[in-house]
Amino acid sequence: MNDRLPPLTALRAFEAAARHMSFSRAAEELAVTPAALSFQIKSLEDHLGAPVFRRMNRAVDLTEPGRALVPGVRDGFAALNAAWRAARRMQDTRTLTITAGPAFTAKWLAPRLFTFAGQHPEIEMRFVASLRVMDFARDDVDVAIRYGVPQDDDGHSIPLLEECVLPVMTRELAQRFPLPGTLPQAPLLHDDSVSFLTPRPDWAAWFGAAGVAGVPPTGPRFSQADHAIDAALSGAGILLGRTSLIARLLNEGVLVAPYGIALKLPSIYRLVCAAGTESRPQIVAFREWLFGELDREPDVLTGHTVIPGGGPGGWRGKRPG
Amino acid sequence: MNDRLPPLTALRAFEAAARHMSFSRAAEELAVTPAALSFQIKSLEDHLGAPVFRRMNRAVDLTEPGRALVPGVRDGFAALNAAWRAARRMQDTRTLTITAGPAFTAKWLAPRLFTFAGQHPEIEMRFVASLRVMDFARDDVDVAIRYGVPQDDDGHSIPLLEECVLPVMTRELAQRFPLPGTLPQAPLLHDDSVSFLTPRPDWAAWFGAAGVAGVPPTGPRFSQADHAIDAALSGAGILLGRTSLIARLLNEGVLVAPYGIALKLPSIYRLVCAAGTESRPQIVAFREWLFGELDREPDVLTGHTVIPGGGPGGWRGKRPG
DNA sequence: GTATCACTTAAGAAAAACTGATGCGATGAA
DNA sequence: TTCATCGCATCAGTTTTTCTTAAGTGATAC
Repeated sequence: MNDRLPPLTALRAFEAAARHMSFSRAAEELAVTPAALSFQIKSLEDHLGAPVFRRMNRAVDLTEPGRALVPGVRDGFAALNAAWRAARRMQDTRTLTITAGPAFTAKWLAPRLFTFAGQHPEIEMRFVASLRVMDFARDDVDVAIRYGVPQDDDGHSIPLLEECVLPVMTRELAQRFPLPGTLPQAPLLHDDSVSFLTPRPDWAAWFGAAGVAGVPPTGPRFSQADHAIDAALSGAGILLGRTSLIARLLNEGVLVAPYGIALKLPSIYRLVCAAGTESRPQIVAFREWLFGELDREPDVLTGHTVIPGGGPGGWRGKRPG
Repeated sequence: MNDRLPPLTALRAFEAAARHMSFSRAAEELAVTPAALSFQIKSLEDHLGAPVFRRMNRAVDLTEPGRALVPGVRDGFAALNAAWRAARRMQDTRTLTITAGPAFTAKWLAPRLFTFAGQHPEIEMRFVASLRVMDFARDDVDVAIRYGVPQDDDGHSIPLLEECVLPVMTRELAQRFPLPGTLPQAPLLHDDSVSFLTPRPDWAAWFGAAGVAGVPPTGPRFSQADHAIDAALSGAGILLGRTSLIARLLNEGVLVAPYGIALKLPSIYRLVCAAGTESRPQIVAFREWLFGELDREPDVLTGHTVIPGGGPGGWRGKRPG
């Protein structure tokens, strides 16, 4: 059996016709006359040896071979289109599409953006706030900031910063609850955004590491870290906050971390871009700006006890003697 | 930016050239002259606005846009090719490609095949013995026999038969070990092919369900069930065998199952085919033949106590009083 | 019963893809 | 060094494909 592909224009015509379920609309999309499209479908059917459409009076319907053809052809052209867009994007040095988690976008990127815009007015930035794993070839994204254990990447990956959690709060709350031992009576905020990690960096883990007795009381739970931080900023309670997201707020003094004990999380932030795109000008600019911002930010953990955890046993703090 | 695809012949030429890293070999593959291929690549580069190949003296090398283009274009044409082959296969009513696990192929399908060949001499069968999950659109397979919990299928799925395990052996061994209580002294064969199930249907589970005391001794372990069955057939030991694979041997009396206690596994065998292919003649023929064979086979578990297990607690048998 | 809609068909025109000859620069053997 | 060879580029002419225009079919809607 001759399994070489039929004329590719015929396949493309079929893809459009199957998507619209109409020859004329497909012809319109491809900017040809309906006659041309009809001819293309005919050509495809000649090559296949069977009809792919059943011609009804006012409509068309896929035959079984047609139905067998649709998914693969759709995927195939989707892949070609994505590859082409990716190659075109390589030409474009003026826009930069960044994806990061919603919390990192809101609490880290957004407040610092104006410095990047000032340094690189020629670069137009776009943001895709999503935790979904990105496929650079498919999702029209140039760089991704991702949190996790380094794993198989199809692209180029650079470690950015580590993550710790520690209790943070407004100054007012810090005065009411000056010592870790008073926390069981305090309003606690729960950030569930890192609850997928094992062991969970939650209040129970911190209490255990800090040697505070008593079961942590329940309190408001937030699925997204930026919302939990907003709650903490409003004075709603004490948050076991992620240092990456609150470093700026701590350095500005809007929030304080009075207890001096932090838990280090096992994963790190990384900057990822597609292989071969490391030297595109806007990616270079973004990478260097990122490192500059990270270097500029004073370390909020100076003077804190950082408990490296994340092993199977969780965090083990020194119990107060 | 105009992101419409370039001429598809140019993309195909690029795919071949990138695969061979040579224009002339790509031209040979596509059965055109090198001049034509050179022109196609040039056309692609005009559309993209940048070179995709760097012309070296005796060789070509991909540029960065070229590298960005390669994976998607390769995947795209692979998908189109697979779809086309699948559509062509729909035309073919004379061959039937079946995939099943190695053990099912060897111990269930192979011994029964001649009846199918007798009933349908016009159908040529091909076998792909693999446990890998199949993609009908990609793997040139018509039907799959799979063992597992019913899950998301892109195709059409029909339950075939359930699976139990029970101790089987040659007649000679059955005389030496007539009672379950004598098993701890017997040579035991271990079939690891179902050890991925939870709870594991192993000797420990069966001993527990049958109320036999004593830790099961170690013995030969087989990663594939058919090899374990071959060992049992040779009298090498007593096997906790899968009923689907040994029903024929039990009914023929080559093996015996003297103890009357079987564990039912949680998953079932299913017959799967791609959606829309259910009525292809060779698939109908195979399906009906399968059900006929299953109906013809006498139930080997008549008179046995079948312990439905597979819950979180495993199997719980009645302990002898 | 006529208008309309969606696809088909046919013939000529336009566009594309291809061929074969020729050219170029680098490699590698003599 | 010299020269043959290899792999790609280029060009003009030709073949093939693809498209358009225009006329046609049959079923549905009004």
